[in-house]
Amino acid sequence: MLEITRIRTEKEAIIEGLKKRNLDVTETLDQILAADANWRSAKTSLESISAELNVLAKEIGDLFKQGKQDEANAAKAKTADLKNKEAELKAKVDEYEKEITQLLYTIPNVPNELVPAGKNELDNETVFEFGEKRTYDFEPLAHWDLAKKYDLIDFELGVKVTGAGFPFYRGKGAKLQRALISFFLEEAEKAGYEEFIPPLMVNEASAYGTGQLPDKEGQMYHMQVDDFYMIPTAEVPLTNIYRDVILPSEDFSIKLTGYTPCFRREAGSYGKDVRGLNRLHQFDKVEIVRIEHPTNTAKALEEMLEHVKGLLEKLGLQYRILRLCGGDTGFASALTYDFEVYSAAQDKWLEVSSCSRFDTFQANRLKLRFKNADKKNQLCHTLNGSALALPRIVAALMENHQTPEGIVIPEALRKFTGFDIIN
RNA sequence: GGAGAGUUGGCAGAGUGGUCGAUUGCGGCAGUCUUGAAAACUGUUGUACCGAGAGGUACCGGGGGUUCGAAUCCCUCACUCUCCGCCA
Repeated sequence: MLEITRIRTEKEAIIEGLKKRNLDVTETLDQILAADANWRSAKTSLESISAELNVLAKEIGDLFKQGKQDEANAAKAKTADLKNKEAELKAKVDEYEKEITQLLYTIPNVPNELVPAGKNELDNETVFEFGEKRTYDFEPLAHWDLAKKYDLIDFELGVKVTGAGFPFYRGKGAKLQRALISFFLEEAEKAGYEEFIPPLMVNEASAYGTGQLPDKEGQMYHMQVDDFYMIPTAEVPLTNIYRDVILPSEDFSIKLTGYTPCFRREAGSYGKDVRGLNRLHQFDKVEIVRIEHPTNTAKALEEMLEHVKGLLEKLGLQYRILRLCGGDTGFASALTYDFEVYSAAQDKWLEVSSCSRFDTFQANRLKLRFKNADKKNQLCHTLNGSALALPRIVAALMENHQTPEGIVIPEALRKFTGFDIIN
């Protein structure tokens, strides 16, 4: 959520910036500013009436104490009118506040200067490429066929026990999964991230904190009886650790990581790229989260990109990095880089990581602040990225490392799998 | 699932209708003293909003109510803890 103070002072810049998302928020901002002006004037009147009433109440108390009952009762009569006015103004203030909040919820984050204008994924910029397309001297299989051939993943069993999008991993498939998680966590730890195992369900306040609510309500599984939400990513519990926190100084750089399963309803996306591991309702992911001083955000994002690059290179995967255009950048993000690995067997690029900076957008909702040099509370910046999402990595590993003899496990992973080939 | 007790400032913990944004202790910050440190002493120390400022308003788990006046009384919701039961 954008800060109202920012809208007051940087209206034009916000309008200009959001054009890159093909949005014209001029009207919305004008509505907000009008409501804000109304709010302030109502608020000022309300407060002066409250002040009057406070004075009167004190006087009445004193009169009673001095035993001047009559005078006290006379003074009481005077308050009635003021109390009516107070109630009236209070209602107005509440109404304006609600209006402002509603409108603020509709405005996405302002794209960073690096973000290109654009409508959809076709307008994303490729900023980095690594590796060569693999060639095969045999007919390569897609991962869903490999999964069956080597008994690694059972999709049908998942359908039986739960439903589509909830596969079973079995045998070496399960071990590979576990190995990747361990590998990613170990790399994150080496890079200075502290590991957490967070809750997999969160309360409503947390879902609001990172912005899943109110926009993406339908995308989360909701436990209605207890009013909990299954996490769609570890970002939610990890970032919410710092909800309502004021860091004591401006000397901080917080780096968190955690492995969790992620749960997504994926409502409305049936039929599109859903084959095999490409899109699941439950999948595993190691997430990295950072909380930074605003001056360090750009550097932090660079570090995250380097970290993810290292992971993919150690796994021997061909990949590219995209800088998302305005139209493709997530609601809360100011700048997002996607990592895609190339799947030769599917002849497709698969998204395996998304690294974003949110600047103050999340921190504002989270009320995550730090004391700056002037002893003032200032909003922190938050960032996060996948490092990495497992299913498509597994798909790419299987497809790209397949040989007639079996699927070769990359060197870096062998100490975690305990085997070097799946056959 | 049953029964009970709680929720107050960074923490601990007072406060049952007005002088309470809130006693006190600890912690934090600044200073005095000291070669330095500790101790001791003194002062200071929440958040948000409105206002150019002076200043004002709100916040004692959330919401509502009673009252001229609520941390304090009433209603309601949420959460936490303890005991019993069940259980990984």
